[in-house]
Amino acid sequence: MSDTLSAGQALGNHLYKEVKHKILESLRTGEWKPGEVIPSEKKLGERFAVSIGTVRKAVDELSAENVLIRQQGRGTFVASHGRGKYFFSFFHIVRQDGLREFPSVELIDFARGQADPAAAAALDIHPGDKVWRYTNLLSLQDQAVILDEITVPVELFPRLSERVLRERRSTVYQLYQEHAGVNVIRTRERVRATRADGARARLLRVPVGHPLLLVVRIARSFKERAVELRHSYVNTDRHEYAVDLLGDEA
Amino acid sequence: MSDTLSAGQALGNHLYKEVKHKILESLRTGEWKPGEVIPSEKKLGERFAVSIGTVRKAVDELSAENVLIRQQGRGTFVASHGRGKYFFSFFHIVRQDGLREFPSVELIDFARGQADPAAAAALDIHPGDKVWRYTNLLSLQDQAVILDEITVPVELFPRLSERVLRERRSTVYQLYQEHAGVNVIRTRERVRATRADGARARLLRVPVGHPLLLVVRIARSFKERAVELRHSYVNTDRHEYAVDLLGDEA
DNA sequence: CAGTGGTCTAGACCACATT
DNA sequence: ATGTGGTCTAGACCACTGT
Repeated sequence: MSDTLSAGQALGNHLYKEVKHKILESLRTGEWKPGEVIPSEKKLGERFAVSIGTVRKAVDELSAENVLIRQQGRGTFVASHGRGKYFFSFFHIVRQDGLREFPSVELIDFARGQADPAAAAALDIHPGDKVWRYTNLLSLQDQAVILDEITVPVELFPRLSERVLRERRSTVYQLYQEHAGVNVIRTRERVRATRADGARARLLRVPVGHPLLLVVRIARSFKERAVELRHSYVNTDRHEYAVDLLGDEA
Repeated sequence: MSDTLSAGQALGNHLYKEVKHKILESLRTGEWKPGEVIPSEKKLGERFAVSIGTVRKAVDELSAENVLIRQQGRGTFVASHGRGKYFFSFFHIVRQDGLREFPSVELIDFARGQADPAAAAALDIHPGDKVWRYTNLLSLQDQAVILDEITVPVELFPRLSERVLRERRSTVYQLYQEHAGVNVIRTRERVRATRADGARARLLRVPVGHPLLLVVRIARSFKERAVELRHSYVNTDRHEYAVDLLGDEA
């Protein structure tokens, strides 16, 4: 059928919001996949029967939300994980002198289990639902710095396995994307100070009781579905958690 | 003289950026003060000799950066601290159940001193320059939760005093604004886990050695001048540090 | 070169707030 | 009723990217 909108411009609607939702729809159905170009703004305008300015406003927002990436002269692309500085939108640990480095990752543990009530609430699933639980140890300059304890619903990633996680060379969000078509674009994090217990102290090579940062992250796709629950234990002796607010251009 | 722009539209410039800078100029010179309305978009368009659309794009950015606040039907206002939810753009500690509360503040200490090298580097001043140092204890529901150790250049706040800090009823950023015309609009924060030492443990009523969150914040005005250096020690037994990334509307 | 996103215009109409 | 910001249009030209 036609994608043409209902011309409901005069109503309480916002045409560009409808356009935005149509675009998100096409992203969800997989018509345009991560890394691909979407049609030009002119063509989108024709398809949705709106002016280019309206398409631009919709794409403006999606681009501000990192769902789409514009490149002048080339086109507009569906955001994709793994490459370049986009990685650091989801990796906030920096060295205390400010240097940002890519971590090396070691899979410590992988298991299938059931969601406890807290995890279920965080992931919008039912207690007892099947989940994968796995643990990564992240090192920066050969120093173990971060312990990631990750929980994801089996339902979303039916084919996940220890092998897939071990053999990957990409980031896990890239893996989620390629493996299951799940595109993480938003996270919510809560940070506390805690103490290293025995097992975690051993892995991070700190004394038991050493202060650690605990970052609890919930990752979401297209601002709705909760995709991953992650507990990150961070040794902040030489690194820190960085937050820059309201930082655009000059 | 005229504010009219050089009509350099065809050049490598961006007209709306020039408009944006003109607006920032008027903010810096104090032509429009925090809390006041600025002229309507139509009038700004006439004044700068550009179309309304161009003014809108400039105001769009300033509004996204929290420098200006738009209110439909009323006008566009210069951002001002203290009121409403804007406060929480700069206050990231929430109760573990997610509730956001306003803290009550107690001034613990106030002194004049000299910037040590680290503080000087953070504040873009010279080591040895005069600074104010003061300490606030923030409580949520009658529980001491945050210890703020704050350093600001005397140069920026020549008339700051213990009395002014004690007698204020507003937030300190509101005070900076009213007292010295300094408008904080951007912060950068670095978070680490640490242990409570004797003095801080006593104030926060936790055992010595208790894990605390240490948040180091540098606050800036109009994205250039470093205004304040703040070390916040947070007891995260019942509260946590909240970060929401890429969260606009629905 | 053709095609893309980026900027700018001039005017229309809407939704909202104030008088 | 008036004035404000918010949305939408239709078309022009620019800057950049690829062929």
